[in-house]
Amino acid sequence: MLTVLENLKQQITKELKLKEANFSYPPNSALGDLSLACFEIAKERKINPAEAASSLALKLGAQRKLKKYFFEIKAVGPYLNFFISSEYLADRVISAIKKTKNSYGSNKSGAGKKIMIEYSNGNTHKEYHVGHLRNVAYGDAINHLLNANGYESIPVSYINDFGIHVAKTLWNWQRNKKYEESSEDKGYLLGKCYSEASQELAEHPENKEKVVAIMKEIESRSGASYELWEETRSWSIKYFNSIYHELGIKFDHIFYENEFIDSGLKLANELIKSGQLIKSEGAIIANLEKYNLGVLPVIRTDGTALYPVADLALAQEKFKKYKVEESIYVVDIRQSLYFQQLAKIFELIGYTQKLKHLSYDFVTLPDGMMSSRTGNVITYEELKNKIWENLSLETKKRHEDWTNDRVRQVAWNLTISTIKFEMLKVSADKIITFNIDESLRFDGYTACYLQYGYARLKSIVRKEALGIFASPVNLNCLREIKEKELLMKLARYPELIKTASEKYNPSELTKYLFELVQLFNDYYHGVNILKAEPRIRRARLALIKAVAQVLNNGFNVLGLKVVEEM
RNA sequence: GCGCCCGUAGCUCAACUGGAUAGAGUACUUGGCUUCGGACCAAGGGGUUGCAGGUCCGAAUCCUGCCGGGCGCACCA
Repeated sequence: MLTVLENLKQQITKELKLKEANFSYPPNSALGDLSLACFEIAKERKINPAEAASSLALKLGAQRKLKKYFFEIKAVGPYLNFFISSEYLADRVISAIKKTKNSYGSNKSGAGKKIMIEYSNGNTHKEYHVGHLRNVAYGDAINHLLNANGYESIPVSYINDFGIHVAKTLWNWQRNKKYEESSEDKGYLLGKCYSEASQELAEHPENKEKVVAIMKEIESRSGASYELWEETRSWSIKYFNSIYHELGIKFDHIFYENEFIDSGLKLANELIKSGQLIKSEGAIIANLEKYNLGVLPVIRTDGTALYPVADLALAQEKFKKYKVEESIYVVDIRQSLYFQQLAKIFELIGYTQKLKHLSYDFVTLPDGMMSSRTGNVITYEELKNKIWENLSLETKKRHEDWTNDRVRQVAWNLTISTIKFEMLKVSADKIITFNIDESLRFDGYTACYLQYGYARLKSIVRKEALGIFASPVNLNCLREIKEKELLMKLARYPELIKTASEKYNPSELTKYLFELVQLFNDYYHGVNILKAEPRIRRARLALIKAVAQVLNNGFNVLGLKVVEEM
């Protein structure tokens, strides 16, 4: 089914007998609601754009068919501007939202297509920090966006549980009793242990031999170190799962690197036989120089696997077992060359499915790059607690009558939405310089601002005890300019879901929702809803319920949960 | 050396992918609760879009060259 605006655009295109029409929205509503720039048309007809616009305005103004939709059509310079009838708009938008509820804004453009999206690729035995948070928040929002556009999106995570970092951690864990004795979460402690191990090894490189010995033992899959690996690995995994639970993120499947080493080596050997991989300087590499992609080392001189080994096997499994058409990797931009190489290898092997690297820039701190080695990181734990403390205090201050439990619950929801929102509101190609004090703010362009608007809106709705949608509503009563602006905004939500997905850009949605709440707040201050006369009150309540529905839907796509009161 | 990304108001970011007067938040100044929730709203100042050329009816956006900042380029992931 067409959305209101799609329908209007189609009507105009048909009336003007255009093959293609590029519509836009005027910068302010006084100019019109919908606009058609006439530069192309003028070029074809060899007249100037303003002339084209005014002759088209004259032609369309006479069409009786369009009177139902537009109360005015006029040329403004080179633009042909349409003023949509409020009555028509209100009726179509509000009834569409009322009818489709949680699926308002969704479409079927990706129907029948299966996509796997991989994100939150953490390392066991390491810290989970704000960098990972940007990755999960972004990956999860894209996952929801794909679903909202009809794709069958399969969210997965790939955990590296088998690298040298594991051996470093185990080495330090064994020699240092303080970790064993600590009462803190063991999964969390491993991260600290790794960080301290790196610093220790940097100062005393002579210990590296011991670490290598531990690594060999793990790889042999027997012995004391292997057993300790199994045990500690499960702590990390449990810890990651608790984080995902807190963040409200669910993966369909989690892959582990150690499960793909053997099949990866097998695949690599086949590729050596077929000549896709070659020996060079003692190592096994993929030579991609003729594609301008340099060289990718795959197997070390000593015969042990490098990271592409497991990646190759995993990618193959995604295509063969899960039968996906596309495999998306949400990984930071530093690995873009690597993913180009990986995609090229798959193309050369003969796979036609797409392997897409969805990159984003990293999170740094005001005093430089985050680094586990120097200890310059903000961990998830640290960030969460700081924001949560702050928001608990603010909530308590405003609701002295609430139980501690209730305060905790609301503050917790606000904390998670703040963390995710801060990560999502900046476009993916910008470095986020993460300032922890900035993230504690709750006014302006923040999750709390949106949540507050929603809570206030719902508070009004609650005061009207009876279901408004049930009683007859005359939407003709919506005659305020601000009501028209709200309706236009709501009407545009479906196309926003589409473009945000096409561009893999959740920040468009955060911005849209912010603007929607801004409009509502403005409306709220200028117009009285509950104290209006009954006919008008019913119409206004129907409008703000529609706003609440769209906010709720947008929040869901971003992976956030609305709060009813705060 | 080669390649990729970024540079917009004091600060943090937008700008519908080449279109209308470059907009928000924050900070600063001022105003608004006998009013549906003030975690709110309104008003004000603040810009040579890093610099210089070019293409175009039209450039923050495209092309070229510089200048800044960041990141990758063979056994780390």
